[in-house]
Amino acid sequence: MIKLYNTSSRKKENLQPVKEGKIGIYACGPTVYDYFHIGNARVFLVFDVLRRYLQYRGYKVTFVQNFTDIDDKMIKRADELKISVEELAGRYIRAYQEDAEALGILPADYHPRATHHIPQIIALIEKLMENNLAYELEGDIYFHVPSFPSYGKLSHQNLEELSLGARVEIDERKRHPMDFALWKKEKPGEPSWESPWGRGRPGWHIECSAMSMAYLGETLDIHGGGQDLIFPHHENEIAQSEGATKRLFARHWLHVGYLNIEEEKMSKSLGNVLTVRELIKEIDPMVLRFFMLSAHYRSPINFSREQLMQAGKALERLNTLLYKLRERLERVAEGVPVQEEQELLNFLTASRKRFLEVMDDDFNTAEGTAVLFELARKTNVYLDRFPEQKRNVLQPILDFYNEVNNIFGFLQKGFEPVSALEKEIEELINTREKARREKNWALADAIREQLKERNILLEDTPHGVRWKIVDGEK
RNA sequence: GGCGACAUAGCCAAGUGGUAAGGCAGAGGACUGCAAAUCCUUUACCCCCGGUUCGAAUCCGGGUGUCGCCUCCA
Repeated sequence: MIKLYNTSSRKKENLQPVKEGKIGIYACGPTVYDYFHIGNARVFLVFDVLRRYLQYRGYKVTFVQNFTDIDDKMIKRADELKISVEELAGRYIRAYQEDAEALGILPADYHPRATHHIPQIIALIEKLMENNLAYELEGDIYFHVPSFPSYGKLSHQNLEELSLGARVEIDERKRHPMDFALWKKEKPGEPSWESPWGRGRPGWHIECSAMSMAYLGETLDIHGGGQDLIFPHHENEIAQSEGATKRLFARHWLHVGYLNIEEEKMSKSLGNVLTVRELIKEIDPMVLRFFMLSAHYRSPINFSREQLMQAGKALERLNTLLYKLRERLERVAEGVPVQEEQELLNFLTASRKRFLEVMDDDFNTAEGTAVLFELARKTNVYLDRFPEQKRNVLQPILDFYNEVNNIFGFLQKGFEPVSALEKEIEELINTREKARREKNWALADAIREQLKERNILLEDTPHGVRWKIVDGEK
């Protein structure tokens, strides 16, 4: 049984889908007014892996992640760039797709855009009006928070507490200070749509309610995003959705912890926002992916170059093993496993079981990666020390890594196709091998040094020379 | 002021009642022409003080500290 922590109950709960065998997930996606930053990336990555894992566990998953393509930020940015909001959205949706792909994030089943769902949004607001939960005010529509009694159940605060802490400027026209906009009256020069209340545009929370229910039905199995969305965004979504349907909106609320940079919150004002686009110019995106998954999704993580370097080394250790496995498999035969080999195979079975256990328990990717390292050590021992290795021992191990990699996605997939560069390297290696046979160490070392400067590392093994590209200092 | 989270080795990070996973870094060793890779060994009074328990990093109470939310934010 899979357990997930639910922000709403503050407990781990069994994952029990609304419909047997199916899971509907909605994740709050980016506002497409800029490149996404590494904090966003963490959320996308967590949901990507969650979705893959649930599929691996046999669920039919429908995963929806929206693009917010109309709001204050969009309008402001479009204005700055002197382009239309539509153009801005197109530009950064493409950027999202490129950066997400670099990080190995698979496209969601649906990436709905707010501006493409205006009718659904309007219908939802109409329903709220009917239910007496919303009111019109000079062309704006507000959700009346006091009329939704359980408001605050997600963030565990009541209305009084929230109002007390409110530092927001109070709009005296509103019936209650916490009332929030569902629909905003048109302003000159801003995008707007026809509605029963005149031209205008949706408020910030309503799109997620409308689109999630449009694709996944009235009750979602899993809904989430970054921790900072708990209040007010998700609280408001609950109010809107449950206010309209009178049904539970989401069974599991999953919130991803913050990513800080050098111990500080990432924010525009501190000027420390790091976009994925910038970062992957310097470092392997797979290292970033590994780094994010090596902590539990609910823990805050601190990003630093130092941490990333450590992650890079760790990941390299696994990739080295995979390389060795693939290489060795090219020349070993099957055979009856002896006791030590049987023990290794038993350990593999235990590893797979352990992997499922820790992942089932609130999606513990940190423990999951530890399983890979433990198996790596045992396999390395076998690879280095055991005289006659067997295909039927090595292949299942490689299969396991590939299987896990379908979920985690940070390991190297296999041998790269031979390129011109590789041919050149092979020739240099041959020259060096000849020198080594002649005990011409000076020449041999010179060639190794020369390649090293090009970030190509040679390793002499009993079975010949192996080379790999390393990151080096960039 | 209200609500909440976290505090585990030099660094990062699992572990929610039976005396501490994993990674990085360091030290020593094996292997190697030298390296690299790999393996072995080695590094923890689990923030403090009480309590519950045969037994607590793990539960309860009280401190201290860090961070977050209450305003746009992933």
